[in-house]
Amino acid sequence: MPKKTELVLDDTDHRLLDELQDDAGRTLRELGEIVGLSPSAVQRRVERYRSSGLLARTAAVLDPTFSPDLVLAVCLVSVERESRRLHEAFHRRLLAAPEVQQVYAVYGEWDYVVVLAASGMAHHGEISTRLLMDAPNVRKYTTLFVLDPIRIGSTIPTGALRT
Amino acid sequence: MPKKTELVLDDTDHRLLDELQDDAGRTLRELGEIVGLSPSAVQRRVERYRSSGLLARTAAVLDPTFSPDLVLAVCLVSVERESRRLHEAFHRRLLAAPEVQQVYAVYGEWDYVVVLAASGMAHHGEISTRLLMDAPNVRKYTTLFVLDPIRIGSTIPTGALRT
DNA sequence: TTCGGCACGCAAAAATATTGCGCCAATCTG
DNA sequence: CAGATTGGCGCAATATTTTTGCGTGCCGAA
Repeated sequence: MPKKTELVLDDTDHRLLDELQDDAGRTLRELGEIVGLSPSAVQRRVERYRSSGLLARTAAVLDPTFSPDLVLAVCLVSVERESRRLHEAFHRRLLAAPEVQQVYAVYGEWDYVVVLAASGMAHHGEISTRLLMDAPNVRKYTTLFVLDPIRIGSTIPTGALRT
Repeated sequence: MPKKTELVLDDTDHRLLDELQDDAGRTLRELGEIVGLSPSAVQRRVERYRSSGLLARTAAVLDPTFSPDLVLAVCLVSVERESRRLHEAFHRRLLAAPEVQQVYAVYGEWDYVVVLAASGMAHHGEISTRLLMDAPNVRKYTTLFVLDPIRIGSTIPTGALRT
């Protein structure tokens, strides 16, 4: 469902996407100087990423050290594998919560990896109860509390992109 | 080290930061309509976040489904707990690799959660061997391959921010 | 070789971001 | 308690950036 036009990415696109993932707050002129294009050419490329769905959105990244009460946790979740309907309901439930940073469906003993960000332990307890413990099809889960968020971010290696 | 001015955040700031984390690609006018401020007032607030360091940067978020060869994996790592020196060497080793998306030090049975992004299975094998198997103080690790990256991102709940 | 399509740069136009200014409310200060 | 000060606001002018129209040149296919 994302692919619209079969977009082809050249080397310049890769560099541009790398730069945008690193800092999307620059002007078209600055980006153009980096990759060797005019502002309008950069604009048209970026517009193509956007309309194709490759570029999903641009987001502000806050410094986590500004929230001393922040509680990060990695939850491993195992669910009843029966109903597709319940699966989707579980997805929606997770995605609706702003505290849910990441959700990965994984192979193996566990079914989901969920990263939660809460403000304070009480908050964490509340949302993990609501999202996981009270979920109808969650069989079991375990919580790994984060001691130190050594690195956060979600930069996709552009080499992996469809050329 | 982050605090420059002791910045105070009111309710409007929280809403604004939420919106910026969700989509920073909107105009000051649109943001102003959402939070009930004029464009210039919004601009001044955002500038305050920036100069204080709270707002670290704004980044483009790509849709991972556009890279068919992308192999995401969540690795749970247990290390020998002895030397601090080895710990730091392990950190450095991980942070130096661009394929390492996230690293969390966690409490409990496991010591680290590492999210890897590779282009292709061969690539994945290569980096997990280099980063984990060959590391001197890694005792054991297990790999959870990602079937579906349902949500990625790193949004901090604004309630956790220092007021 | 010629014809299209495509991406480019340039320049004009539209929109947005930035800044100066006066105003008001809340808070100090004497 | 009154006057002064500070901080944030909206408005409007200005500066900058984004967007779009247009002509050009470079391939690839006929």
